[in-house]
Amino acid sequence: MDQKESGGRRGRPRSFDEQEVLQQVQEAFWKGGFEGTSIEDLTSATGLNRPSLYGAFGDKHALYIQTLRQYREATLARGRKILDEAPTLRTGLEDVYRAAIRIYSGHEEGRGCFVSSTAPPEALHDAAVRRELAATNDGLDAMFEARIARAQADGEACTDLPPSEAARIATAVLHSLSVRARAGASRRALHALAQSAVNLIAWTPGEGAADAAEDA
Amino acid sequence: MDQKESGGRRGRPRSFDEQEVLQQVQEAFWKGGFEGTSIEDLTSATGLNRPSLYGAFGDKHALYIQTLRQYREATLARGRKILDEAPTLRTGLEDVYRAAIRIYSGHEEGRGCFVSSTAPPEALHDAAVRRELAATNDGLDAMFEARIARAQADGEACTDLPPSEAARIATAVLHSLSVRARAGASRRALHALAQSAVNLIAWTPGEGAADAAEDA
DNA sequence: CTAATATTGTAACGATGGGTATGAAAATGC
DNA sequence: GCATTTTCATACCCATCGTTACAATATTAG
Repeated sequence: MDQKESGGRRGRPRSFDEQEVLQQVQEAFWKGGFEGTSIEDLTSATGLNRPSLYGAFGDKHALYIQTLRQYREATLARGRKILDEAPTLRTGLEDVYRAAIRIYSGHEEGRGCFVSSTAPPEALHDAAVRRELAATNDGLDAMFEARIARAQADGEACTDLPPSEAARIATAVLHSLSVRARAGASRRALHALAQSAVNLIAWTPGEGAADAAEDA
Repeated sequence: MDQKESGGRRGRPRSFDEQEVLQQVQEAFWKGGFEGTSIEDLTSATGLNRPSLYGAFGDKHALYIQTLRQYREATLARGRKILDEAPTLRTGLEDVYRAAIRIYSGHEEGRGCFVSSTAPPEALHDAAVRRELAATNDGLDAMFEARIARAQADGEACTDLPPSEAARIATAVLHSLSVRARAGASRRALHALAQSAVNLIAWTPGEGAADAAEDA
């Protein structure tokens, strides 16, 4: 947290915390998208002026890429932690989806996922954004796959789809929760979708899936 | 197709077909998103000049809303037709996903779904766009639900989730195919996701889902 | 304290954004 | 043919866009 490292950098020090500013920038892009957010939006969101933003992070595009990366790393870390600490695949999925819905439905109207709500329009003509979007999807797939593989190895209740395939379904549900949240869907509707997905993936062979849905 | 109706409208007739122009406008928005597409992009995509566009369709926002509506109606009509004509739920889902992937992966890089790739960034601060996005999601849910309900009534192979819930999963897979296509995923990867989803939803109780996946 | 270095605030740059005024052109009604 | 009505083409309007000079300020090295 302290910028006085060995030697110390010469010249006037920055008057802001870069991580915090990046978070505020992400918030602004989250609301307006990349093209829909102007530099002035960013300056008023961060309290910084233009030269400070450019000096610390580069131009608007570089700034956006950095927020995409930061969001992915933070999101994957949180998701992995939730899944790892959950006693079963079922509760792990439930907890991940619950956390996602809380984020996607937060603030004014539904915000959805930062990456999948703002990156797609740019991804078609911007290879760097496309790579970030792909990396986020791949990361989510791998995150779910690891937990599903563990569940199958432990003999937990689980679909007999290969872990890689079931994981992609789990990610697909996140994609849909994001789009639906952005469309204004209620938290109740989002939770219902999530629970249906859990009942398909963390499926209990003996009992029917419909039974498992009742104790939600 | 002929504009000479009873009485005929006075004044100089339009030199373009409105449906065709709307299609070209949609193409432009599909590539660049709403904020990322300028009026000049639209004029060069349609061959019309600005006053003609404004006179026939209104401003940029109205134009975008109309393309969203047109896309939804065309997409739902095609999807319903495919599902209705399919002999089983399984083949119906496969055909719908195949058609979707062909559209989503078309042109240069993957374009994804027009609505879910371009509407989300605007939906947060634009109620009209949000309504269009929600209507598209609701339409897809209803489309799948009708076919799944019919399959269950006919005693077809099918998950025992309620049709409304299974339908939302089916729509979720479309959402994910769109995001992944936009991220540059291969057609092969998209087809694999679709097939996994079909194996979960149009599930054959006797055989395992893993078996059904092999003949893809 | 002095010199060197980095950040800050103000202001401006050229380019492009969405939207429109203004006539010329092309059709119909009498 | 003549008046009327609608569309088409050129050009323009002002606002905002992303980006950057420039000079003042604040800090460290010596």
